[in-house]
Amino acid sequence: MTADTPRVLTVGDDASGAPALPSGPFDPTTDRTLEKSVRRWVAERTGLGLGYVEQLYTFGDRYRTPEELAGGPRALSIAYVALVREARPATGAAWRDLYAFCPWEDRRAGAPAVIDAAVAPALSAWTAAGADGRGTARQRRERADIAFGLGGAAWDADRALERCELLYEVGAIDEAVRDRALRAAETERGAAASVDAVGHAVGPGAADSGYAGPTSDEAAAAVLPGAMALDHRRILATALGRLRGKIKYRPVVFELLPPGFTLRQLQRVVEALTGMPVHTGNFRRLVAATGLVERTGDRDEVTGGRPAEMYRFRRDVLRERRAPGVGAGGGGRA
Amino acid sequence: MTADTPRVLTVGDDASGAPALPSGPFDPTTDRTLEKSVRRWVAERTGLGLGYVEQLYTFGDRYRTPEELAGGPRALSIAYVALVREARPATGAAWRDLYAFCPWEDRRAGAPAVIDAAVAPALSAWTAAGADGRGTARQRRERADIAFGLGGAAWDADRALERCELLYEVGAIDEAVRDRALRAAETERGAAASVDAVGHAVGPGAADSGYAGPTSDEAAAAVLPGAMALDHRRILATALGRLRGKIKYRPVVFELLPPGFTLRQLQRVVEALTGMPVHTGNFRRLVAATGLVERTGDRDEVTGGRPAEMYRFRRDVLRERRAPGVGAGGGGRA
DNA sequence: CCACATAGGCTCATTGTGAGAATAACTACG
DNA sequence: CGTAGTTATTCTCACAATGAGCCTATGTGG
Repeated sequence: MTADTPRVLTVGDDASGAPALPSGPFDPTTDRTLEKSVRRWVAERTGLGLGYVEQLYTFGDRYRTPEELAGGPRALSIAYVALVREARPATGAAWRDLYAFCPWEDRRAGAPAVIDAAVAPALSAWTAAGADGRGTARQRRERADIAFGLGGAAWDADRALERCELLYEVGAIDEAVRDRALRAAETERGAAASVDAVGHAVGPGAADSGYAGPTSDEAAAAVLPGAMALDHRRILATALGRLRGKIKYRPVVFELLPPGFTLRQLQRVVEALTGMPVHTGNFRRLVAATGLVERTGDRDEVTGGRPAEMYRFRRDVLRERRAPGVGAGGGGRA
Repeated sequence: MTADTPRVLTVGDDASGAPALPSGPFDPTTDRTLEKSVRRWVAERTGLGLGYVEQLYTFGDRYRTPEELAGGPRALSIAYVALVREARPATGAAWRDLYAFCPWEDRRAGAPAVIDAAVAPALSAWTAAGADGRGTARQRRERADIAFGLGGAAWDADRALERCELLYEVGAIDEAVRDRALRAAETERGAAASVDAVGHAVGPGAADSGYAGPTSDEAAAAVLPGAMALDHRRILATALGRLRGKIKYRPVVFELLPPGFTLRQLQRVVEALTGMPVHTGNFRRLVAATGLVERTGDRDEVTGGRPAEMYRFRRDVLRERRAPGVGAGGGGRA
């Protein structure tokens, strides 16, 4: 977290020039648990000591890597999310604005321009392309509306993965185009026998609905940039959705704040993660009610107005009652 | 789900005589996604068609299997939870009462006897054994109270994994004893160099607190039976906790009910899964408010009293608004 | 002293939740 | 037929939680 922008640690661009999430092979001989392995690996490569670490998901779809497409081995990635305080990473790694990879997720100032400019048109085109007289168009419309809070539906911040997958399927983000090209090239070379899907796969919920990957006949008008290497944007979306859910019932935000902070800072971090504006008054009431923080007695060095009280996180709360989070109080025009 | 008892599919006892969860090797050549692989595998072995399937967790601690303890390879298990309607499994597999493996989780009729008879004493002994003048005893007491809702703390049904891990650490469940013996035997034979923990490992939240596994100097008075093969009881606890959390915000219970059901049946399933009694009036109000179900017009074949209205799950809800679950309304004497 | 900016509180209507009780529709038995 | 027993279904009521708007406090810079 830097000021108001959530950041994600990325490592040097891969062959195609896209940033990647830090990752590496798992060596079973070095660590007792997978989590310890993650901590050690990140510490060695980037010099960062991780605070909160949580297993995210294990990705194992076919053709996640170009190597496999060319006949190489299947890649399984056991992904973890971790939260760290701002720090300078080692060379080769860099903090990048999280929302640069998914601008549609940031609604702190209301629905972003990218929705009207690119997302909604792409979804509409896709919906229209599904007109087959058997209700496909209606189903597509419903799915798009729910995912993106269009047509009267409410925006659900936690559905970040669903949105990412939908945009991929629709062909509105650039890895859809990239993977289509890769797939075509490989098929031409006659390498893989049954290349039925590249990169992303059917998500939970879509179950057995026969996801087919992006198809060229439904090309979107404008394709959004921001692809990461392989399926890393999808992994990022998974992490974002998971954190947004977690923030509501576990005090994880504090991992992103310095030991002393103002309530305004806390609110900013919550807003940055959830991507939603928060009603200040209600937020303060909520935080006070949970007992998650206590005054330090210090005051913020002024930045224009009345000085703010400084607070610290009460670690005891982790042991007390069922530790609540600080996610509610969602107001705003979404 | 059979009548009021939640069941789990187990396969033939392993060498030590303990039941195991269905599992098998992952063959990367057969399926496009891990989930499809799970579905196919279960269908082939047990003849069951899975409904709801969700990736649970990837277990990768050292020494999860006796083979590794004897110098064999590290085992990684990518676990999935699935919900199916009652059905006869193929030979070799059997449905067993879920709560036979964790009786302390079933509080439908209030706190079960096993709490006072075995769990609480074991926790007290462990707490007392931590008296070192540096607050260890107090920390243990707090941890035990939170996990098991003792000493005025509220019972949190979702913390099933936390409880299972604590009981293992405390040495109150039999795989703790089993693993201790295994470990001792191996160490004696001088096989493994640094056998620091067998079976379970530190869970999320305990982070780097230096979990050390069960130690013989803190042997519990009574050891609870019900171990599954390897760390499968732990995996089961993970699944239970996950489902209990999910039930609150996704309509997953319906996977366990026949197409037509009464509200009482629905309530029973929810109670069975959450392990908590539910206030009937409030439950009905909640279910009605969510619009998850609709009347079929039929009535239940009577079983003693007034006939009940039959309902069906409204699948459209999955596409409408943010589909809520049916988990609230927890009343009862817990 | 004023305008401006940010922090911190207060109020109020509405909704949701927990708990208890009342009523309805049936069966079984005398 | 009447009454007890059993299960289903609905209502009420107090109280807590939530969403939204407004007001006050305390600083800065002219």
